[in-house]
Formats: sequence, C-alpha cells, structure tokens
Amino acid sequence: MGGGHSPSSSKVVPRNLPSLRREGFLFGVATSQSRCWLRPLFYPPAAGNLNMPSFTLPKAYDFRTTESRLYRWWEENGWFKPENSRNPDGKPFVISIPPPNVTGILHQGHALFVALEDLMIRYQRMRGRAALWVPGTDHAGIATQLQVEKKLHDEGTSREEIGRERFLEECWAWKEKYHGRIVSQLRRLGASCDWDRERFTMDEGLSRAVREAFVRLYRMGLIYRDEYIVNWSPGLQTAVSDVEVEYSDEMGTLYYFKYPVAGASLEDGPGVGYIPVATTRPETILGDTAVAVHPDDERYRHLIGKTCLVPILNRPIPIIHDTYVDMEFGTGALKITPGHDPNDFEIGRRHGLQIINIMNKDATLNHEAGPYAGLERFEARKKLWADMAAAGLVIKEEPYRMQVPRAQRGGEVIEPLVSTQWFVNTKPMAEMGLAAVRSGRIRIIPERFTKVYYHWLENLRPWCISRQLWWGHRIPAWYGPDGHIFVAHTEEEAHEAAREHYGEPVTLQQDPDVLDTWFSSGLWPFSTLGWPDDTPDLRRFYPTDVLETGYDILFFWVARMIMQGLMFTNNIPFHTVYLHGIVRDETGRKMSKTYGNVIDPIEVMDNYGTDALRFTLLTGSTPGNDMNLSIERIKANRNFANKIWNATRFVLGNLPQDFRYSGAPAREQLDLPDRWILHRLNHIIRLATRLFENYQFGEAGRQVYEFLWGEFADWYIEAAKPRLQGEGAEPVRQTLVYVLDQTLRLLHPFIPYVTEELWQHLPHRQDEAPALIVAAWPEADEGLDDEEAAAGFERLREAVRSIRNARSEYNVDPGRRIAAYFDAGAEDSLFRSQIEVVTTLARLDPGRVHFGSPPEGEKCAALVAGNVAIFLPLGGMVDVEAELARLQKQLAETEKRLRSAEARLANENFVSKAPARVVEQARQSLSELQEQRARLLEQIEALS
RNA sequence: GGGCGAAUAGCUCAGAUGGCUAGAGCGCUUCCCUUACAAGGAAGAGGUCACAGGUUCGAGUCCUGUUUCGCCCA
Repeated sequence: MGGGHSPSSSKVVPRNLPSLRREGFLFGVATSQSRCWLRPLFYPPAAGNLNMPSFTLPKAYDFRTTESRLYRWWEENGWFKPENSRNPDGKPFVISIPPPNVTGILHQGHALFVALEDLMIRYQRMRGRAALWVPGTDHAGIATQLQVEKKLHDEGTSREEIGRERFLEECWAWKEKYHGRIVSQLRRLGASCDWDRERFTMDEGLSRAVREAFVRLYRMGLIYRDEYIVNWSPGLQTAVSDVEVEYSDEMGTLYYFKYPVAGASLEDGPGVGYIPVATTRPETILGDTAVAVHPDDERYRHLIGKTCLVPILNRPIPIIHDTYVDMEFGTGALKITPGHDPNDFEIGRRHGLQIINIMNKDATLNHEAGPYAGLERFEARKKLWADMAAAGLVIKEEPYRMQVPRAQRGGEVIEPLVSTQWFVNTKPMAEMGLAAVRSGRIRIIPERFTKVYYHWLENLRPWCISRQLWWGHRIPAWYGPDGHIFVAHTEEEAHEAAREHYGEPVTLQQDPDVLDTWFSSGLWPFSTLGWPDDTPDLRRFYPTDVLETGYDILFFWVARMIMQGLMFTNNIPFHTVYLHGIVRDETGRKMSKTYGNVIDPIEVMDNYGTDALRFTLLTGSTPGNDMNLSIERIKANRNFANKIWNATRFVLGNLPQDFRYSGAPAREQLDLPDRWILHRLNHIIRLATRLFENYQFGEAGRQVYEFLWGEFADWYIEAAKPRLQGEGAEPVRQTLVYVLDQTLRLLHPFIPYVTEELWQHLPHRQDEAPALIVAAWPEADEGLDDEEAAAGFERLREAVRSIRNARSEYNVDPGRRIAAYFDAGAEDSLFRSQIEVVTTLARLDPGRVHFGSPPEGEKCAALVAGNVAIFLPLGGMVDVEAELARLQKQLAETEKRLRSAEARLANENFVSKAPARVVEQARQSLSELQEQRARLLEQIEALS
C-alpha cells in the first residue's frame, strides 16, 4: 500500500490541504496491481459559523486543475482494471475499443465513441461488474503508408528508392512518434481503459493471430489466389475491396458508335453493316472481346454467331446472345469487356470469352491497346474517339448521369481490372454471421440496422484481401521456383513444406503483398485477449459484451468481426452491437477541413472542459442517428457542471464540522420537502437505470440533468434554506448529502471529472468506496417512495408559482417581502405546516402571512392555485379590472379542461377499457378542476 | 430500382411498452449582482407535432398513402 494513510482514516484535515490534495500528495501511489484502496479524506468545515465553510471551494468549477489530476489518480489506483472491481471474480463486462488509426488525430467521432463506451464501462463498474475496456490502435495500412510516403517525398526520396526494409523502419518510427498523441487524447477524454492491456494490430501477438487466421482459412479452402476482376486504385497502386469503393452520381457522356460487322460495309446500315453500341468509357473498346445482344431482339438476332471488328484495331470478336442484355437500354446491344467491367467479367466467364487487359497498373494503356499504348486512360479515350470519328464510326454523344466508382480514400476514379489477388470465400462465414443475429444471439441497436446487416451478408461477394502495400501484415504465402504456393505460419514452416514437396531445399519467394487492414481488425475482440493461445484473459473475458461503433463501419468491421469470431472462436465476439451516428456541425453538414466547419474536440476540452464535451455528445445523440454539435450546447453543459459545483458548495457550506453522514435518512424525521425530493430521487434512479439498461443513455442524462437542476437545486435547496437555520436542520443536511451523493453517482458515467471531484469533498460513511469511480450505482429505496408527499409538495409549488407570477405582473420589487392570506380549504393543515417554505420561496413577509380570507375592504390580488385561494394585499397597486381579466382567463382554461375531463369520464368505453390507473387519474383531475373552478367563481364574485 | 431514416417552438434537438395542459438548451421579452451559482435567479411569449386517411375509449407515438430532405445498397 502506497500512502501510509489508514484506510479508515477520517481525520479532520487542516484547511490549507485542498491545495496539497490537488497536487495528489495525499493519496500516495498505488501500483496498478495493488488492490489496496486508499481511503481519500473528506473535509468537514470548521465548527461554528454555518455560513462560512472552513475552506472554500472556488466559486466556479475549474476543470483545468482537475481533469488530469483525477485521471492519473484513478489510473494509479488501478481502478481501470477488472481485477480491482468490487467483485473481481464476478461477471465481467467487456468492451474492445474500436482501434483508432495509430497516426490519426482526435476527431469528434473518437470523442463520441469514447464518451459512449466509457459511460457503459463506468456504469457497469459501478454496478459491480468486473469491467474491462481493452484499448488499442490500428496500423491503418493505406493511411499510414501515404503519410510516410509523403514524408519521404518531402525529404526528396521515395519508398522505392530506400527499399522495403528501410521503409518499414520509417513506418515503425512514424507509428512510435504518433501513437502517443492519439492515446493521450483518448485519455484526456476520460477513457477508463485498462492500459496495461493495450494492443496494436501489428504487435507480435496480433500478427501471429493474423497468420493463424490466414493459414486456417487457406487450409479450409476459404482463402484462395485467383485472377479476378478487382477494384484498382491507380493512384494508390493497389487493389481495394468492394466496401472501399464509393459510387458518386456524376454527369458523364454516353458515347454511341458503330460496331462494324465483319464482311459487311458500314453503308449497309444498322443491323447489317454494323451494330450500334453505347458506352460511357470508350477506351475500353480496345479490350472488347464480344458484342452481346438479347436473343429475342428482332433487330440483331440474325447477327448472332457472326463476327464484329474492334474499331481501329480490327480485331475480330464474336457476336453473342445473353438475356442479361437490356433491349430497352441504349441501343439494345452491349459491348463486352471482361477485363475491365465486373458485369462483363461475369458474362465473359459464362461464354468462355477471352479476357484482355489493356491497362497498366498506373492506368496507362499497355501493348494490347495498339497505337494507344502508353497513353493515360482519359487521354486514350479522347484520342480513340477522335480516330473513330475520323473513321466514320461515331454516331453521337449524349450527356448521361452515371455512377462513377471512386476510392473511398483519395477519391480518384477506380478502375475495374483483372488481376491476381487473394480472396476470402465469405459464404460459410456469412451464413454463420446471419444465423447469429437471426437467432438473437447478437442484438443490433438500433434494431433497424439488422435489416441492413442481413442484406449485406446475403449478397456478399468474395473479399479481396491482398493489398499492394508494404505497411501491414505480409501475406504468409511463399512461392516455389515453379510457382507452387506454400502457406505457413512462418518462413521455416514454409521451407519445411517446400522441402517435403520438392524433396530438396529450394529458394522461396514470399508474396510481396500485405493484407487488408480490416482482416486483422476482424480478429480484434479475441486477438487482443491472446488468441490463438488459450490465455487466461481469453477464457475470462471472451466473448466480450458490447461492441460500440459508428454505423458507417457496420460492413467494414462489425460484420467481419462477427464472421471471423464465429469462424475462429466458435463463439460470438459480443452479444450486443451498439451503433452511433456521425457527428456533424450545428447545421447538419459533415465536418471537414475544406468546409472549415470542424469543431476540434481538443479545443472544446481546452475551453469548456471534458465533461461539457462528453455530456453534450451523450445527451445530444440517440442510437444510430447523426447528431449536430454546437458550441452553444457545449457551453450550456459547461454551465451544468458549474451548477453541480455550486450546489455542492452550498451543501458543504451548511455542514457542521462534527457532521456525521448516516446514509439514507430515516423517514420518521423527515419533513414534507425531504420526503418529496427523496421520492423524486427514487423515481430518477429507477428511470435512469431502466434507460441505461435499454441503451437510452441520452435520455437518461437529460432526465438526471432535469432532476438535479430543476428539482434539487431550484426547489429542494431553496426550500432547505430556512430549515437549515432551525432546530430541524439535521435531517435536512442528511437529505442534502444523500440526494447529492446519489445524483453524483447517476451522473458519473456522463461527466466523470466534476462528479468525482465533488464526491471527494462530500462526507461519506466509513464503509464507503474510496472513489466515485468505484462506488456503487444507486438503488431506489422503497421505504422512501412517498406519493402523498409528492402531491403535497406539488401543491406548494403551484401556490408559489402563482404568487411569483402575480408579483411579476404587478412589478413587485423582487427583494420586497409582501403579505399574503391563504384560504386553503382542505389543504389548510398542509399550508400551515409548510408555511415557512412557501414564505421563503414566494418571498413573503413572515410577520404578515395569514390564514383565511382578508378583512373586508382590503384591496388584494386574488389568486387560485388548485383549490387554494391566495390573496395578496397589494393596496393601491391592485388593478381590479386586470384581476378580473386574469381570473376569467384562468376560469376559461379550467372549464375547457373540465369539459374534456367530463367527456372522457362520460365515455362508457373509456371507463371500461382504459387501465384503472388512468381512469383514477382522470377522476382525480376532474375533482381538482371542479374545486379550482369553484374557487375561481368565488374570487370573481368577490371582486365584481 | 430496392431499403432505411428524418420532418415537433425562431435555431438545435428530446419525447421506452399509445394515457394529465407536448419538453429542454440556445435565442427572444420583462425584472433582479437576494449571503451556492450572473457559467446565475424569477416571470413570460412562442408549437393545428410535414400532409391526407385509418386503427383505438384515447395517436406526436401504431398502420396505409403522399410530399420534402438525407443516408445506405444495387
């Protein structure tokens, strides 16, 4: 144990200690392995002057001096570790972080996922689960490689120049340099991850997991090498998978031209001398290997089996028929380029057509393009079209709206081309992934995304996993001199297999390519826990519980984790998928540097504090929906933190030095306001807990916010003020501390810093946890449910509101204490017993508060609040006409509601079909309205 | 072409299984530096819940259709 303070220490601490405490001196240091909790000290105010605490919290919450200190303290005490849970051997709760790009920089997407995941982790930790949040980062193949290449370019060199080995050294150095930045930014957000378990996708352990996964799939026949049409990114010089291609709606041109029929003359016209064909990419004509028509097409069916000549090249190609051809579209005939179009590739396979690749990897044309060889693809298009026009082959051009495939990263036009790559046959895994969600083993929140998930998995094509990059997991495949493939965990294993195969040692060449980054990300939930080894962590913490991430990577990541998890661990990787939306700017535009509308989370934290950012992200979002983030909202939530701060200052300032906190207050000592706020607290505890369980975190946060500010601060604290001065102060103090304590617990998962800081200043019982982060989540105390008190206090509130309203209308100076008469009827004893509270809240003059009607002739403002009549003798200020007008208005409103209440209750169907509770409420409301109407009529009568 | 979402106060958004007079923040009007808080307090204005049907005793909420905007997939 680090500090030397007894765990049960409750010594009174000298008043200058808070500053020391702020430096962290009092806590000592516990090793992260230590389970010995240091009991932090609390700081009761000095005896005597109730209004002057012995030390003063600063007047406003200063997050700058708080956040990093508390984070360090939590971490040093090992509270982020599941081993230090209240129930270290109990049921764990596990989340794997969506690993950020290791060289990335914090954006609002990170801030949102940290806020959500940290909220879940802190909530479950407080509930007593052994909570584990596994952190880590992703090597982000293309992104990182591009950054390093740019650096090399700036230094006047290139990766080709320095070679693969040195390039990888550069990448690792880059990773080391920037890893710390993103990680410290995550920490700053308050992420209570177990940093001892941090992983990187290219760690030795995770790399082994990747090789193991590859080898297994290969041996199952689910990974194979094939020549196939892929999405080629000429700029990045690599293949990318289907999900990395986005289709943008753009205006292009549809080019109509004549496909000459061999042995005929163009003059013979369409259907004889030529077949009219349209294309959006004329340069691909050079790679055509057929012209296809629909078998039922009268215009062309007689040409089936004949031959066409490729324009300019005059290469003969067959005219084939296929029902795929849409007779209505374009000219009704289709050129077939199996080497450069995915659909044509399929048709080509069906018809056994030749595949011609006319393009080099840099999107210039190759020797197959004849006179166009060496030209860039768009240059070639122009030149070929011009030459065709000269040859009389051009019919026309039309503007045409088309879907242009563009690289998700970089945005350049993707070129479909045939290339030899590694693929995963995802069919069997997709089946498993579908079954896991269909059977309910995995639940997706919000539920509507299950449909999207199904649709994607049902139509999944082979996944191209090889990338022509250097930074990433090198494909564990080696080629013998004759090209024979040896897939193995290690080079030694490959050599062994080769020796066996050839009967002698041979030289092997490892495949130069690396794997799609998402291939390793798909293993993340279990590779981070030690898979493929059967480690204690894997046994204890897998499957994980919740996977929380953005809906935009449902396919990229979530679906692949589910598939790979089921395939390799024979288990689901998590039982719940929680998807969040995109954080946009205040007007709903996507944040981007080019728009200049980026709200930088670091800047927000600098200016308003982490808690303000977190609370804004958490309460401003609903599952699966995008959210608009505005600085105004963040400011409002900074103000909320300050409100909590000051409410706590008030409570602490009213505790005597010898104050002993007893926990939940004993009911028999409580007065009406206490019973009311405790009843409300119970309600909010149940509500918040239920909302947490339903993943409705935003609503939970908003509700607790409303409770703390709108009920506890605005009404309970105000009502407590007079009572703290008198004999009955003790139960009030207990209630203040209890409600505040419980509310800070409810808010901790949202705003961990300010709540922990304040909780440390609150008095606690001896057996309480040493820190809010590990304190127990509140539970409603049934003994404190009190409908009667709730109703009674509500009447007082109504009365106070109506008095305040009248004061405002008569422009009574807010500081002035005025007289009042209460004619409370059935509520007489309620108002008599609680008159002190009403007097304070409505700013009445205690010496001039009376019960009953005012004396004849006293000029009064006459109010009705429920069945209570209130008279404010404002003398000459009273305007009888205005009084009558207001009462008439209120009467009209009351009667309107009365009529609707009567109509409902007169309805046989309502009384018989509606739940008893609802009918009862309606009856009660009716009688209250009737009483109110009677009161209003009396008042009007008296004034008239 | 298929699917999904959104449409509620001037703005940004909440409104679980249908159930009192539909809420909040910001903005707006009036007043107040009242000894927790001006990053605050009090009072107030502001909504035919996109539109049209339907189910129901009862619809912002459920169903059908329409319009507008956005997203995903092909």
